[in-house]
Amino acid sequence: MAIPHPIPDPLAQMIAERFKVLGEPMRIRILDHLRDGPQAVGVLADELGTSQQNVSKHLGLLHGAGLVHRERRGNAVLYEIADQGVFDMCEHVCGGLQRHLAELQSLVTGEVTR
Amino acid sequence: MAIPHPIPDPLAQMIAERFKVLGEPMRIRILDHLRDGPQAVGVLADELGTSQQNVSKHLGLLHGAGLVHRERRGNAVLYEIADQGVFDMCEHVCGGLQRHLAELQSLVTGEVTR
DNA sequence: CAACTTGACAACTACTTGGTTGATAAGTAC
DNA sequence: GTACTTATCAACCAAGTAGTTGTCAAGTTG
Repeated sequence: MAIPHPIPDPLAQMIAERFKVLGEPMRIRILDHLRDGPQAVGVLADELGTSQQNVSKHLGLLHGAGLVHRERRGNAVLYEIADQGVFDMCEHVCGGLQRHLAELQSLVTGEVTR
Repeated sequence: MAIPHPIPDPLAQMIAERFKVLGEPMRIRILDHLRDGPQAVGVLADELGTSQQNVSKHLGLLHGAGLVHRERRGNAVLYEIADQGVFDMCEHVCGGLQRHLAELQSLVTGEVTR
């Protein structure tokens, strides 16, 4: 999976689009809650402490990006993770965060890390 | 590298922050141009077809997130990738994009893929 | 010293978007 | 049928931000 270099403009656009979808705390939290399995909109809204409309809106975005699947179950609509790879991405980000924070810390403690 | 579940609110915030920094085409393109090695701000601006001020602003953000390093070299300032892991992330995103697009395509062609 | 180059910062505009509010559609229960 | 539940859609507002313009600081050259 090699990315062309220099990167074509439309590809940069698509990649950024994907990142942008994940660049919102509420959406990260929604995805995290879906780790336990499919959930209905209302349940998520309660658990996350926000409105049903808000969750629905975010889920619509996530669905548009192909990150979650939708399924009607009677009166409710169940959403579930469509691409488990999202969590790999989150872990990758956490790794980067740790490296960055360690670097900052070394500036304070006096170059202990690295 | 396991992410706690349920995810703490501040962590979701930090992860989203990271993704948000990458959620901008111009910044993706800047990072891509830095793959060839350290570059000066002005050179990047020329290559990317935007203003020096704009590139400087984006590089400031990337630097704040710890994604690039800054180094004064005479009169110029050289920026370079600080965390090669960014490109792994981009490839990961591309993989997700491919899966999503293949899924959409199967809807058109009539369930050939999957 | 002055003239020039290079990059960062501040202010501003225009656009995007997260969250709310209100209304509508789909489904169930009676 | 009506009443109730659940989710989506549309309109709106407020906050954030990408890009421009103008200015300033740091460094080099003559």
